[in-house]
Amino acid sequence: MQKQATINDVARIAGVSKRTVSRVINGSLSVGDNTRQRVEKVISELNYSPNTQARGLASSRSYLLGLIYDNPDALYLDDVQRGVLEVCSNLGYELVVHPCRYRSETLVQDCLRFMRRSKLDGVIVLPPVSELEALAAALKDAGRPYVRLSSVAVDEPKHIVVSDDRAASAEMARYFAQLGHEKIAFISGPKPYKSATERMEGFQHGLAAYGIKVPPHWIIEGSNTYESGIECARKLLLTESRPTAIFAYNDHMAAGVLKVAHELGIKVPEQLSVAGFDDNLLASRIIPALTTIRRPVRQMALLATTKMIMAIEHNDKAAANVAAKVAPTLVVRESTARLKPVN
Amino acid sequence: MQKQATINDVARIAGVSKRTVSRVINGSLSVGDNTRQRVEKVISELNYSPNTQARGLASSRSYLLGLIYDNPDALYLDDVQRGVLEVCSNLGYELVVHPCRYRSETLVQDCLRFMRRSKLDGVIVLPPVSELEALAAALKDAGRPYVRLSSVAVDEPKHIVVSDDRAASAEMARYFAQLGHEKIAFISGPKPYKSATERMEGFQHGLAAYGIKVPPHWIIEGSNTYESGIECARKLLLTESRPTAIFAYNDHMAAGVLKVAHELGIKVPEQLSVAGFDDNLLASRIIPALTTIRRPVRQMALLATTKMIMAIEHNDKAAANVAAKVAPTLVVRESTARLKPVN
DNA sequence: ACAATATTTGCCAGCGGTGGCAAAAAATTT
DNA sequence: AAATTTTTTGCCACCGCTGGCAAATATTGT
Repeated sequence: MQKQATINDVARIAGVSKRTVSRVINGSLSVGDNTRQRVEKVISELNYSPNTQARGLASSRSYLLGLIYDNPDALYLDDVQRGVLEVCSNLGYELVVHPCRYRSETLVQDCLRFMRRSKLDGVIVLPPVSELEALAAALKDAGRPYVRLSSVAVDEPKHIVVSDDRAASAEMARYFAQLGHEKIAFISGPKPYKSATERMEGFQHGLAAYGIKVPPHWIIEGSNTYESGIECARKLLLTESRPTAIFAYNDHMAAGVLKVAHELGIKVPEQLSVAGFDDNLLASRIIPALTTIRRPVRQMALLATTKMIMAIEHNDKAAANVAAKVAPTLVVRESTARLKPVN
Repeated sequence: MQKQATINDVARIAGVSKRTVSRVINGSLSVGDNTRQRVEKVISELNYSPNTQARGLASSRSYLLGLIYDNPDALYLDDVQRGVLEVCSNLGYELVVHPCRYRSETLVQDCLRFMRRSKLDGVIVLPPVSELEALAAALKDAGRPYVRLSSVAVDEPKHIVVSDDRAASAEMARYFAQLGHEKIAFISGPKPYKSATERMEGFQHGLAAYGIKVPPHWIIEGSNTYESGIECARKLLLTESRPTAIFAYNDHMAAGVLKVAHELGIKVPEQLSVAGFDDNLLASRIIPALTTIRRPVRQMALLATTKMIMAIEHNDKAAANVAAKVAPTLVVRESTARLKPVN
């Protein structure tokens, strides 16, 4: 276990002051070319890397980003995380993951405390936590860089990456209508989630263009889980007259619908079309493969992280210039089909 | 944006020296009861929390744990992460996630560098990276606490949490045999993974007890993905005489088998039994639900993290006393069945 | 009551960097 | 060649906390 080289070692060996070494490390321009090279040589010879804690203490930078979320589904989180980490590792940041409780009284304090304690340079906040205005306000107030992911543009472009769930849902509506469906149901996510509203309204609006209306008793609110999907599907499918098509809030819930249909011997897509939202791993692997909306989660994460780092390093409008909106797209697979004439 | 309170503020207001405040924070015993209470009161009034960077700089502790892995599947990683975070948040640690390249020449250096730079108190390493002895050696050599997750006991109990994949696979073998299967195939994971060997050998060994042997051409090596599962399944199922039961390296690959069977019109479980390994989310949701081995991933993560923190805080054998082995268990669902007489 | 011992507290020097400012060196002007 | 400006470099204080040691205080024994 050899002792780690410090800036003093580098300075001594290179025959300069540590202030100069510091300049080299931080890419200051006012360092003579040969001095710089000499120092760099020593740095690499010693395999020196600066102590981030000391650096942070002196300059209030930690090169740490935080990811704040509450109980997201595994597939979504993984996608996000990969996206964030891709940027992080390229730009020399590390990522600290931090779950929290959306409904907790102390959520805002907890998050601020987390940022302070870990001295994060910035945080990325995932839905549904990202939809809490109180948190955003506190973050802004505390002067901490943050970026949120959301389904609605609730913040300045500098601080948000939005996916247009509304438009995508309308597209799904159009697709359903064009397949000839008229008896259509919608399984919604938790009411407080903005995405739930967006998707529902977008869908309804899209159907309205074809003169189709989803009757109130066919709009079922669930949570966002598979189990909830099963429950909601039962309500819809265990009746005399059932819908011919169901659009679910997400893929997990759609999988639940598939499960129930299978149990009841309802053939998908022959007798029932089912679609989800997200296009997560499950969607393409389940049988029948799920028609769904692909949400470019990874890309959102990339954009968010880029924004974040722009804001940190250039502390100006650069962040606002990174794209703030992505468009989810329809992916047609096997779980939806044209309505057969009943003959 | 109010200025953050420092230890000096607390000291001044409480009318003690900052050394005493420091003692209170770190739970030193030699602090008078009333002094302690006074200080604690001020701390909570000011909502003070110590600067981790400064703390780390002075005491070489960061309260940061690292999680090192290479491209694990989303469901596995999520399980692990939840387990680790549960312990972390209870004990006041934060988690830094750090992907790396298993095959990279510089993996060991990269990991050490990561630990040094982020001043991690310790790291948890996931398979397959955890199986690289060179890394473990380097970590040990550098005097850094670490714990690995693995399928084989390759290290002292202080540094590892093992799942007995071998025994579990043998149990699956027994189960298959008892269902009356004799024509049995095994789809393996990547050869270099210890878990691949363990599962295969355990399975073969289990079958041997019933006088059943898996013929070499029915042992197919794939990677660990769904796509690979599909590919391997094709090799097995597109022949005259096909197996009546297939045990796949993991659930993703088993899902691939299900997919191919479905395409070929082979009924599962009537004509073909399929089993996986892991019991991830997918396993219970796919249709038919997958018979599999439940690997207590979350629990492994809990144990590993507990070990880790024991090692950090007590720097002694305490870590070795945390359980080091878990037993995966058979979960029977719908994808396996007794072999019907052919009549 | 006084000495001896145990407990509690404070002072000061770092930990390894960065920032401000001034000194030294180099480049430019007159 | 001297004066002025610009570039490069070094010194020192400080970021917020902990560790060692000594001082102050409380406790115990005789």
